[in-house]
Amino acid sequence: MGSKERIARLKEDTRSNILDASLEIVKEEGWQALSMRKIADKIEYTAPIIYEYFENKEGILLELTRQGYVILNQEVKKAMNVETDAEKQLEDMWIAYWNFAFAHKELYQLMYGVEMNCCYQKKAFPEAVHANNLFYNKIREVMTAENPEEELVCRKFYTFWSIIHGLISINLVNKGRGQEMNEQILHDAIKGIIKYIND
Amino acid sequence: MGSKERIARLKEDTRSNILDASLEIVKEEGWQALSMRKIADKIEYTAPIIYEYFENKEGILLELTRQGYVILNQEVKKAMNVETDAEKQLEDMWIAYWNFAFAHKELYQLMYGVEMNCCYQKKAFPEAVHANNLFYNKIREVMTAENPEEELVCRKFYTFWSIIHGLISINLVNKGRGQEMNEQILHDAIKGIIKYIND
DNA sequence: TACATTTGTCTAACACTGTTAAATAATATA
DNA sequence: TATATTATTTAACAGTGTTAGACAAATGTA
Repeated sequence: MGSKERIARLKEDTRSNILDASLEIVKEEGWQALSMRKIADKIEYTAPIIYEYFENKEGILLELTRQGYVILNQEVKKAMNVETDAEKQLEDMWIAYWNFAFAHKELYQLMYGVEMNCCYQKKAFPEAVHANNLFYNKIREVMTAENPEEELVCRKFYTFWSIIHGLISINLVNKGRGQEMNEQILHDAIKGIIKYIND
Repeated sequence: MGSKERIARLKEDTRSNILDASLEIVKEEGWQALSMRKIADKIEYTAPIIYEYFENKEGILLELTRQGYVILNQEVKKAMNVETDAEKQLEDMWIAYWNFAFAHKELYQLMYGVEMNCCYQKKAFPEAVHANNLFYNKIREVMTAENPEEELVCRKFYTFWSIIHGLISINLVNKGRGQEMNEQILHDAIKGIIKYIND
């Protein structure tokens, strides 16, 4: 009867091994390289037994996503309990969020649908550079300083781009909150940053 | 001799057909459903001839990405030439960027690595909701109003989340500009929004 | 017109993918 | 030891991207 528990523990072990192996493969070769047979190889089994532990490949990804949120929660909670001032707490929490994203790139990717594979040179596209330059130049024009430092223009550009791209991404992935609120946020953000641009 | 050009025109036609068919499939079934054989079916050929027009599947995606940037450039440029005031121009340009993203969701996805397939319920994860609530509550706490309208708290939360997620995404996908500038932007943005939170 | 050459297109195959059913090996139960 | 149960594997299916070789159609050449 005690062996029942031992076996259950072993089963739990290989389940955990599957998840670990998956993440290891992804860290080494990226998400697109993750295959059932590769996972099986790593845990020294054949592919079909994975289906004893997970419904399918998506099941593995879902569990990894869940684990990602668990870690994120821990980190954010931990960061929240350092300072006492609420504003400082909020700042620390977002920084914890940021740090989580880079400490667990693969999980963040999975959780929020951020691909990072297929962009060998997309940046080398003259067309892509051109699009950026349009904004870049206009921002420089808006800045009141005669010759604003290039680094400052760059920062402003990325601030703009980040918030707008972020808002778009969240909406495309999460289907977002209705269009009215989005446009409200969008306009607020743009106006806010433009105001903020010369301080 | 004239037939040479006619044939070249025909070849250019099927090349364009391949791109159109691809985009059509993606709009109907999503990026993960795009396959060479499906494209071939749509243009009434067999798969191997596609390789006469594109090096491989990635080549098709690259060309579609390029086309995306061309359209984006047009839209932004058009938006830039409506008003005369530089600040208003900048605002219009970002709104054009926003509109492009939703008018050409599939292209935007491809250009900036935004997955939108595998999120059936990720939002239903209690763990995911929990992470959001931590921020949600803290923002409410920071807001000076006794009982800030829920809709306002929500907007602030999405503004925060957008800029930070956007900054992260851009860095994960584009490898970004060095870490120093990122942290500069991050801190600026967070402090700026916190300041902006009670106006 | 007759042959040769290039061009266009397809068939068949390879190595891979996720997934399932059936056969086998290992274990526990009687 | 014989039986029943569980663990694991083999074999297969349908799909993927991609390539080589066969075949047909059009072209150029004599």
